[in-house]
Amino acid sequence: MPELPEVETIRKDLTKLIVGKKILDIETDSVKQIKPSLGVVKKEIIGASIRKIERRAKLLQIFLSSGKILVIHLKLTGRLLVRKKGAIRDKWQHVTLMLSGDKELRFTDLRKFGWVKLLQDKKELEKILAEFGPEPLDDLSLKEFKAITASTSRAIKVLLMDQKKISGIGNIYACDALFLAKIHPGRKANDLKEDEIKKLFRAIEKVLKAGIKYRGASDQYYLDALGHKGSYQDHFLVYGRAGKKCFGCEGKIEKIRLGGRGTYYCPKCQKQ
DNA sequence: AGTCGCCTGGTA
DNA sequence: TACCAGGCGACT
Repeated sequence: MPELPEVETIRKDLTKLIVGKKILDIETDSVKQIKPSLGVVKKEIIGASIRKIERRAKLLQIFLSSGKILVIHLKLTGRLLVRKKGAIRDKWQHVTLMLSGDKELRFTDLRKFGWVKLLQDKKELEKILAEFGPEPLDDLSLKEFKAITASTSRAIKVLLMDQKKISGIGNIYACDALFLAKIHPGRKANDLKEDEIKKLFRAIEKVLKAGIKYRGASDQYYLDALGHKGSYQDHFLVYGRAGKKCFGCEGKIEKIRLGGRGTYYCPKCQKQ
């Protein structure tokens, strides 16, 4: 799913499309994805209106006029689609928020890993967000990034994807950032040299900004709030490019497994 | 650090 | 039929 650039794109879309709308009802055919329960959520959100929508890490937060907050995680295959009331049902549509102005916010999710959770107040939200590392495009300084890399001997790619250390980076942007910085994904984080850390820091910023600019990567399931694809997949540097020619040399991109995840890199440009 | 589970579907 | 999939928490 949705990594930082995809969730950020959806946040911007939803801000334009549904802020100010009133929640009229909620429906689901997948109760496990609604927390604490459909009954509680239904009782507490109906009648409230949507004040603002924010993102932190890969979490979307819908702030309601009642002070309650709906937090959504799309995991791998979740989508948030804004449709007109009565529009043909979307594939894998599992949660529907009926809104004023004849609109619906639909949460669709093939694999059903995603969830929608109602929080009582900001305090509860802060508690959850405190578990996440800094935002790479906001509050992460080079100095802090150095300290993070120095803190562990885990593979750098695994570290980049650890939401407790840095938030928002998933498999796609981790692979591409490491390629840009010419660092092998399996390198021990605390073995990286000063200039490599600096390059990686810039590379992360660059790939995430590119992801946002292209409105996300629609390699498989990702769509924005209007159901349109992003185009970062047309600019993948190494992700998903196994066997294809490297953009930096004459070699080919390889795929390995690291931390249980498919990992793409160029063995010539990114030496161990 | 690596594997499994949550789920469903696409592809080799 | 088996394996893989953008996440992540729980286990060993």
